[in-house]
Amino acid sequence: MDSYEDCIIFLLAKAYQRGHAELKKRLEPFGLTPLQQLILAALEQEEGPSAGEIGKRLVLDNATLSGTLDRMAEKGLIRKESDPSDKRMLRVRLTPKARALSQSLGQARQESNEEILSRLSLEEKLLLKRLLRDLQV
Amino acid sequence: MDSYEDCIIFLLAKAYQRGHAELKKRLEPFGLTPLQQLILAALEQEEGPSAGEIGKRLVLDNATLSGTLDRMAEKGLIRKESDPSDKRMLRVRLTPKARALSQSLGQARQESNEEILSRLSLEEKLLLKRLLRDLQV
DNA sequence: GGAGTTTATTTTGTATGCTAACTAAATTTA
DNA sequence: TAAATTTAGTTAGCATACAAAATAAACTCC
Repeated sequence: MDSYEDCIIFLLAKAYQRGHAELKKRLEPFGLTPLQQLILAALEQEEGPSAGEIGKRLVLDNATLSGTLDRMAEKGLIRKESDPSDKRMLRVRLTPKARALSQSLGQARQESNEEILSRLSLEEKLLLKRLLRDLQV
Repeated sequence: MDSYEDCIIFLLAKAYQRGHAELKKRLEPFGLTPLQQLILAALEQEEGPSAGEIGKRLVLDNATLSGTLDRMAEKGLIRKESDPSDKRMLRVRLTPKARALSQSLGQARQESNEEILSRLSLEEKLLLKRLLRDLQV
């Protein structure tokens, strides 16, 4: 029987933990969290998605999103509009404040990635990404 | 600028998320969570460690451990004894109930690992583990 | 066209995971 | 040895994450 040190889930947890902490630290000056940054990045690729669409794209529970979107709206990063044609749905839009942050946030993400991956060669980086994608679904 | 889909932290988060959910589901019948199972596994390798020693071994915050150990004690999986020679410290010990579960838990962990890694070849599995270990500090 | 069903989001409750502040005990040091 | 510092653990507070229940709006189907 493998010990927990060989458990892939343990290894994933610790690698994720490190990456998350690294990015969190770098995002702190901008006043948002890794998840919030991720949601902003998704909003840049899609105009006015509903909460459900964001959740599907980012593989996130609706319940998790609900609170996070509220916190982001409070900080003035997004606006939550009600869809006129289906009042059950939201339409989430970026504010100018969020757009102004976009560059800096992308850079923070990039830097964190480089920091995390610094010990790997280019081939290893690509391989790791491929393997992690293979774990999905 | 990379999009978030290429972000290694995002990929790690989603791979971890899937592994965690898989193991959680398999542990549910035994009434404990992935973290609690992990702590039990660590306790099998070390007799009566303090909370701090467990935290160091598992790379876990003391604050996180404190609540989790309480929940495990409530479920009768561990006992929290005070170290007589240093009353600041705990000595955490497995109960017979926890020892009786050990086999089944190890098997659940093993099965989850195989499920997660099922799409990878043997070489890829080993490579992935190596790469994930390289991401640690 | 209204009852029942489905869909989108929110709420509630539990479990991590972290920081910061706090308590208690041990150690250092002046 | 008394004061200052360090160490171990807990508590409080915030942010994920998910399941299950609740709400509200839209849709189905007779």
